[in-house]
Amino acid sequence: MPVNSFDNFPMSWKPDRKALKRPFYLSIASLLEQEITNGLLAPGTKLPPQRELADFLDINFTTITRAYRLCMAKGLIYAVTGSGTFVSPNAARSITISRDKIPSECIDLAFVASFEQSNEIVAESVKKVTDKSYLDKLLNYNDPTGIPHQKKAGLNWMASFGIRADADHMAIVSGSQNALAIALVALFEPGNRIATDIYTYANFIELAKMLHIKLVPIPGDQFGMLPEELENHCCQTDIHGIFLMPSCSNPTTMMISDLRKRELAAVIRKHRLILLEDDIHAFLTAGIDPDYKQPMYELLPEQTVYISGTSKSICSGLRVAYMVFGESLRQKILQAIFNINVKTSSLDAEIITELILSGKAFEIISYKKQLAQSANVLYEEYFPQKGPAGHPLSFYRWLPIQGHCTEEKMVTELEQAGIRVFHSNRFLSGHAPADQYLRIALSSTNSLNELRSGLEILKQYLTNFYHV
Amino acid sequence: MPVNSFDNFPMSWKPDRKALKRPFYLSIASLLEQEITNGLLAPGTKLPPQRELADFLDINFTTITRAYRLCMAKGLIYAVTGSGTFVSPNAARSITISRDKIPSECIDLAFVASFEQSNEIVAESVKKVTDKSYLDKLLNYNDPTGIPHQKKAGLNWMASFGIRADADHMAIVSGSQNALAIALVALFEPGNRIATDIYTYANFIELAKMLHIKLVPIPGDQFGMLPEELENHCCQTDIHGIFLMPSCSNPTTMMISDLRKRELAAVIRKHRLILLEDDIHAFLTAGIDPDYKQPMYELLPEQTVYISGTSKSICSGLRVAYMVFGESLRQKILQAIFNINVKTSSLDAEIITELILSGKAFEIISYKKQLAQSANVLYEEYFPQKGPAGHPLSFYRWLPIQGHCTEEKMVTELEQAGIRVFHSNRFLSGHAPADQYLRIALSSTNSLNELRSGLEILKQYLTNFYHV
DNA sequence: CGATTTGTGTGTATACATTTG
DNA sequence: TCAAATGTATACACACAAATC
Repeated sequence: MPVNSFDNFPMSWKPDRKALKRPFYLSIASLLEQEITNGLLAPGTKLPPQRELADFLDINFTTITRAYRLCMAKGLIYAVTGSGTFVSPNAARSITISRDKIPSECIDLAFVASFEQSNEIVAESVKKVTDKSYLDKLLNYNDPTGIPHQKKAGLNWMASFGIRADADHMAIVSGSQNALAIALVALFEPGNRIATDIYTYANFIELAKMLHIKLVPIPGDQFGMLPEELENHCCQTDIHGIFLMPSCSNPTTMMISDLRKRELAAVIRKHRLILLEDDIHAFLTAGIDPDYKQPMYELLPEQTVYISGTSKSICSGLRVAYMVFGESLRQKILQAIFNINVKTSSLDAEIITELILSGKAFEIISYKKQLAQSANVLYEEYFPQKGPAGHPLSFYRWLPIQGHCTEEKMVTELEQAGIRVFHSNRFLSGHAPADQYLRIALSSTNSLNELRSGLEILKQYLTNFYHV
Repeated sequence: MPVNSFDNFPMSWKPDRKALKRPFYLSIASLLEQEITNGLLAPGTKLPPQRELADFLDINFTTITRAYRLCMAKGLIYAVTGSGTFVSPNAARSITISRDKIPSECIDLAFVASFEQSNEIVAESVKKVTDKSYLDKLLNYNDPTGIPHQKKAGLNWMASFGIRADADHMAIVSGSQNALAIALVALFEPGNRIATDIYTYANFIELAKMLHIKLVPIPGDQFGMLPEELENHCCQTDIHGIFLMPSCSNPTTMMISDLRKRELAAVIRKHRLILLEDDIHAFLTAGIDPDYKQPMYELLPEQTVYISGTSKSICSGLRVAYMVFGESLRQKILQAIFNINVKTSSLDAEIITELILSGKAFEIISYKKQLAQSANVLYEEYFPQKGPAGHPLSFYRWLPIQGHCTEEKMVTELEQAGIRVFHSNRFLSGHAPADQYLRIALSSTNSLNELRSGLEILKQYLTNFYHV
C-alpha cells in the first residue's frame, strides 16, 4: 500500500513486471541501464525511490538498492540520501578529452594544447640527444623508473617549485594522466571515494569512473576547496583521497592560496587522506604568484603523490611526468608502474633531461608564458573578467554564461559557427549545479589571429544568445 | 555444536573473539589480513570453513563469507567450493617482474630481456628519424593512437603474422604490458573472471590482481589449453575473458597448435569470451613453425584484442605495441587509451616505423633469432629436453625440477651461487600443483659465455641438490 | 553413488544516517 | 525542531553447486 507522491505523479520509470527474471537485482539493473543508454531516461531524471519501486514490483527494497548500486558503479546514476536517486549528467556519453578526430574546419577552443609553437626548440634538442655516446643505453629494459641522471635533472626541475625529495622517492612516468592512472590503481580500490572540486579535470573524472572510484564533489570559493566542507564530508562518509590542482585548477583556473593550502593540509592529515597533487601548472605559478610558497607535498610528504607533468610546460608529444611520493606509498606505486607501463621510454625522458640541463626548458617556458600572456590579454578584450580573477597566465579561461540554453544546443550551434568549446557540464564531478560556464582554451590555435577569430565568433554568438 | 575435524585438530586460525568489533565482517577481514601479511599464516594453509569459524565466533556463516570475500579480492586467499579456503601462494609478496635494482654481481637468468646486442642497429635509425623534416609534428598532442603512416607500417608488420585489419581498428600504445592494462580496464570490471593457463605471465597475474579481476586457471597439454576444460569452467562459472599467448606461452614456451586454436576459438565464440591474444612472440613462430596458420584474432576478430609488442622483436626500450580489435570493442579501448596514456610517444613510434619501413627491423629479428638459436643449443647441452619440446627459439626455457626443496631456499641458494632464476610458483595463476619448474632466461646475458657460466652454476647446483 | 562438507548467490530484516519541509 | 522521506550498512536465511569421501 504505497502512500506517496507517485500515487498522483506517475513514477519516472516503471519497469515491466513481467520482464523481470531471476535474479531480480541483475534483471532490474540491466533494464535500467538500457533505458538510460538509449536516452529514454534523460540525465537528471529522478528515479523512483527504492521502497516505491520495490512495492511496485513486490520485492524487498534492498534488492532495488542492489540493482541501483550496480548502475551507480557504472556511473549511470547517483544517489543522495534523503533526496533520491538520479540519472547522472554524463550517463550516456563519455567526457574524455583527447585530440583524436577533430574536424579541421573548426577553430579548436576546446582541447587545451600547449602553445605548440615552441616545439622547434625541442626538435633541436632531440638531435643533440641522438648524438650522445650512450644512446644505446636508452634502448633497453634497464632503469624502468628513470636513469639516475634523468631523475636528478627532474629533481632539480621540481626544486624550483619547492619540491625536496630524493631519487628513491620519485619516478619518471609517461605523462600526468598516466601518473594519475598509476596512482589510482596503486593506492585505491574499487568503491573508494576521492574528494574533488565540484568542477574538475574531465579525464580524471572518466578515469575514476573506469576504475570504479567514486568522486565526492566539495564546494569551494575563490581560494580553493573549503576546508570545513571537506571536514564535513570526511566525517560523514569514508573518504580515502583527495585530488587537487593547486597551481591552477582545471577548468576553473583557480589557484589555492597558501593559507588555504595549510588549512586543507590540516584536514587531510587529520583524516589520513591520500593527496593526489597534480601540479602541471606549477611553472606558471611558482616564483610568479607572490602568494606561492610551496606545493602541498611539502606540507604532507608522507601522504601525497606529487605529479609534475612536462606536457604543458615543455613538450606535449614527449610523454614525461615526474611522480614524487612518500616512503609509505613507494612500494605500491612502483608496483603499479611496472604493471601498467613496465617502463617509460628512456629516449623521451632523455630529451626532456637534455632540455632541462641545457637551460632550453626555461627558454621554452618563458616563451610559452609570453604567448599565454598575449592570449589572456586578447581574451580580456573580448570578455573582461567579472568577479574574482583566475590565473593570469592560464592556458584556458572559465567563462560564466547565463540563460537556459542546453549544453547540447549551445555546443552544436557553436560548432556550426566554426568553433569548438567545452561546456561546464563536462567537468562536473557530481551532479549539476544551476550555473553554467564554458571553458575556452587559449593555447590550441596556431596563431593569435586564429584565436581572435575564434573569440570573435564566440562573442557574436553569446551576444545574439542573450538578445533572444 | 560443531561436529567436525576441528574438534580433534585445532583450527588453523582462531581469531580472538574479544578482538572482534562491529562491523564483524570488516573486523574479521582485517585480522586475517594482518595474520597473513605478517607471515603468521603461511601460503597454502587451509583456513577454517566458513561455518566452523561462524560457530566459533557465534555469528552467521555468511558474515564470514563476506570477510573472506574481502581478503579474496585482495588476492590474499582463494577458495574452492567443496574443498575449503586457503592462503594464496603469493599472498605476502609481489611477483611483478621488472629490471629495477638487480644486484649486478649476479648473472641474470630471471628477467627475460631481448638480446640487447641489436640495439646498435636501432641507434642508427634513431638518428635518421631526427633528420626528418616533420620532426616537430612528432612533438604535439595530435594523433594519440598513432600517425596514419605509423599505423600503416604497423599493419604491414602484423600482416606477416596473418593479421588483416584497418587503421581504425588498431592503435599504437606504450608496450604490451600497457596494452594489457588498457584492455583489462576497458573491457572488464572488478570481480570479472578471466581464464588463463595454469602457469602464465607473472605481470599479467599481478595486473589482474591489482584491478581485482580474478584468474581462473585451466589445465592444458603440450598443444595448449584444453578446450573441454575451458568449456567446463565456462559452464560452471561466469567467465568473461581469456588470456592466451599462442605463439610461445610465457613461461612454459608452449605453442598452441593450429587445430587447438580452432577448437579453443569454438568454445570462446560459444561463450562470448573476450580473447586477449598476447602475440609478442609471433616473430619467432609465424613463417617458421610449419603448423602456424594465423593468429586467433583472425578466427574471432569481433571478440579479440590482438596485442603485438615490439619490445622482444625490435627494441625493448622504445615502448611500442600495436593493439588490434573488433568494432564492438573499439570505443571502450580508445576511451581507456586516452584515460591511461593520453597518447603514446610519437617519437618512439616513429623510430619503430622507420625500422620497419627501412627493413632494419627484419635484420634485427634475424639477428635475434640467430642469438636465440645459439642460446638454445647451449642450453640443450646442459639440460637436454625430456618430454615434449617447447619453442625451439624461445628466449627462455622451462626446466622441470624434482625434489621437495622450497622455492625460497632454492632461489636464495642460487643467488648466493651467483645466478638469479624464477621458480614456477611465481607464475601460478591459481593455487599450487605438485610439480616444480624453473624459468631460465636465455636472452639477458651480455654474451654466450656469460650464459654458459650461468648454466654451469645452475647445473652444478641441481646435481648437488639431487644428490642430497 | 550418495551423503557430507564446503563455498556461492540471492533475497530479506533491521538499524541507521541524511535531507527535506 | 521534529517527523517523514530516502538511501546505506550490516547481518542473516536459505537454496544451490561443487568437491570429497
